[in-house]
Amino acid sequence: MATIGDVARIAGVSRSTASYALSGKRAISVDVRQRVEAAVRELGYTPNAGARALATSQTMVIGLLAQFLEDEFAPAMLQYMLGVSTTARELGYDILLSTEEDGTRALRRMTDSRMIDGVVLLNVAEHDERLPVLRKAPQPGALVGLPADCTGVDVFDLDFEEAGRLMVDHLHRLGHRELILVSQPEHVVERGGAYVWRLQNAAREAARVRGVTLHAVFGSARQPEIGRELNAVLDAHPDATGLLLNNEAAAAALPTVLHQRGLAAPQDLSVVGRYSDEFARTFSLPYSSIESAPDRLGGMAVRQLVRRIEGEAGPDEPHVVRFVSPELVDRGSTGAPPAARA
Amino acid sequence: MATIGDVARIAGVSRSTASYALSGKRAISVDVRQRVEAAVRELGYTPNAGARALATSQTMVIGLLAQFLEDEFAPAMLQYMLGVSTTARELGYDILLSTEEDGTRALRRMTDSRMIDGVVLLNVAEHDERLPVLRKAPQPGALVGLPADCTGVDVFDLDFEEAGRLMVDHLHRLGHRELILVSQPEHVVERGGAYVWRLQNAAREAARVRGVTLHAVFGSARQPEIGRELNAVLDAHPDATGLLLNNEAAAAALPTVLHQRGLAAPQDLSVVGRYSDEFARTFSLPYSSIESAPDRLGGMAVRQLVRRIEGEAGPDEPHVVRFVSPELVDRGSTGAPPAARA
DNA sequence: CTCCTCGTGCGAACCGGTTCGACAGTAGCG
DNA sequence: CGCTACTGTCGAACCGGTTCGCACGAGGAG
Repeated sequence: MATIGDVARIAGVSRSTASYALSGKRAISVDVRQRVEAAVRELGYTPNAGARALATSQTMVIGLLAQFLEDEFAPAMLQYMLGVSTTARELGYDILLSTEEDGTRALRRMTDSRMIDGVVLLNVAEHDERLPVLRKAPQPGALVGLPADCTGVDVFDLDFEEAGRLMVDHLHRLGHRELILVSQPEHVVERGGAYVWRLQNAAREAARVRGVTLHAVFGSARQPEIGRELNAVLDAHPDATGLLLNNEAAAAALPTVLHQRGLAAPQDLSVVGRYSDEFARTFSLPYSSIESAPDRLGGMAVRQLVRRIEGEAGPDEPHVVRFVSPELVDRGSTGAPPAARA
Repeated sequence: MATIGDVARIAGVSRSTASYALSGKRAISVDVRQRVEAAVRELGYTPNAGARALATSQTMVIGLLAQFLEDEFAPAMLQYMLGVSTTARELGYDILLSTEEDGTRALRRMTDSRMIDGVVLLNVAEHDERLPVLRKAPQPGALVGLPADCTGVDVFDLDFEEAGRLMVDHLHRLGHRELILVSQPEHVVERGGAYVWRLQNAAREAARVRGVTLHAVFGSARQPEIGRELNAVLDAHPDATGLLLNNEAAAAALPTVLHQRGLAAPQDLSVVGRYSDEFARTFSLPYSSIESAPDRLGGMAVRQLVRRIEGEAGPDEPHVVRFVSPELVDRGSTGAPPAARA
């Protein structure tokens, strides 16, 4: 394999000159630059990443820590990964992926051995074990998901509180007075998935203020359990006219459930979910939803991370906690409650 | 950050001795080894990956080239990625992930710059553009998916021909004489997704031999198109008693379609899919299926790749082309055709 | 004509590991 | 007792880049 020494020899210059000719960090005569470039082409030279990393202490690699938990819906996580991956590439970075269960170990390995310039943590829990490790690391980190303590990291998340309010307000405005909210499994909450109760509490509060009855339940992340649970909760609250879903598996299961019950949205029941447009397309979900924007969030995290890595963010520029405003994508699954129609 | 020089100084030995004490590649006195180990603990020393890669020309990183194509079902790809990732980690390797559309560019970048010791290609097409690049690279490669030309690489794939035969034979044995096979989108075939017609041709041949009528159609990878298409093909062949699915999206859409038509499997229609058990659980698919074993295939590819990387495979041990035998997972969606029941 | 400056290129050091060859000291052996 | 063999350690070179400081020659200014 060709080294920069080979390039230099063929071009008839020293190694340092070849290096400068390629990096442009010092003035080089046109003649020499062209000879170096010709040599590069002739040899098919590509710099050795390890050597460059050693010399510059920059690897141009970003760590991506994803964890696929038993009780979460894997395809949803994929969206975030793709957002991170494509944005990273646009900015010239590669992705070192860890799907290890033990995220702290993976994080320590990547940071200590200097394989990466920075790291993106997905699916961050309220008291995430990985955060103390990340704070000790010399590399910057960006999170997707809101932890209790945001010091030392840049944080990006959907504004789940606003999302909860938006769902309730939207249906209230249409005339609904009794709603059901199906959240993620309780396990997710126990493990610190704060977004579940962030949305739920805000929805509850909005319902209280508007004088709307809200039945909030947890749902499984798997079928067929979630299908049964949806049936059960619909049985339990026959007067509810609106259904809010903060649970991808529930959204995916709902078409069948509604069909079984002979219900149509929005004629019999208004439905609002919380998932990405990509998700809706993949599963052909006909329900209006709060866009969860995983690709956008992943992209934002990477962009900010790269700013830190490359020092564009001033050394003591404060860390950001940025919430993406939820937007309701109207797919026509909400309308006036049945009573109002009659 | 601590270097091996710091470790050596604290332990009162030379750098080379410290290195040997840690690697165990030469005899070291107990006393010295313990002092070195103590120094490592004291400093929290971890070797610098770049430096080690430079010295040993081993990065302990495996490239993973996945491509998410518009007309393929993304969640299915995820399974392969996870299989590769977890097995790699078990063997001590990290994963450099590329989801770039231009796989050749990503591959060239990774191999030329020596970021990786080997590479796994997913979703390999019959005439995959990435293969010529891979063959020129100094690192070994393993494929998931069968190309026309397998020279120079290790190949792993499901035995789609056997899968096609198995599907047909299974239903023939139960008494079915008219079947429908829904494959992946024709785009996939045109792009070189040979597995589509490998299964289809084998199914056709098996049907011919058994005297079974087989209607083979292509289906979309998205809803709602695939739902409509399923309805259309069921309308077109009202006497068909068995449905074979080589299309994940079709499988995911089928419950709703059948429900709409008031059909039940296996009473009205016997159904056999081709997807992973994980996929079946995630979407609660009640259909018997040929297990596509993505995690297993990904794992096999990595294991063989690592054998090559570490030279356990003799330098001229021939490359393997290994087909995983399909197994039918019985979920009770097949039975005698309706006529036989009546 | 001399002195400075500027534009270019080179040599050497450095990043942080690994590994080869040499060597001192000790043990084993005849 | 002398020779060999072995054990344990060290120094130096090397992997392949980057970068700092310096030198050399030409051109411009005084």
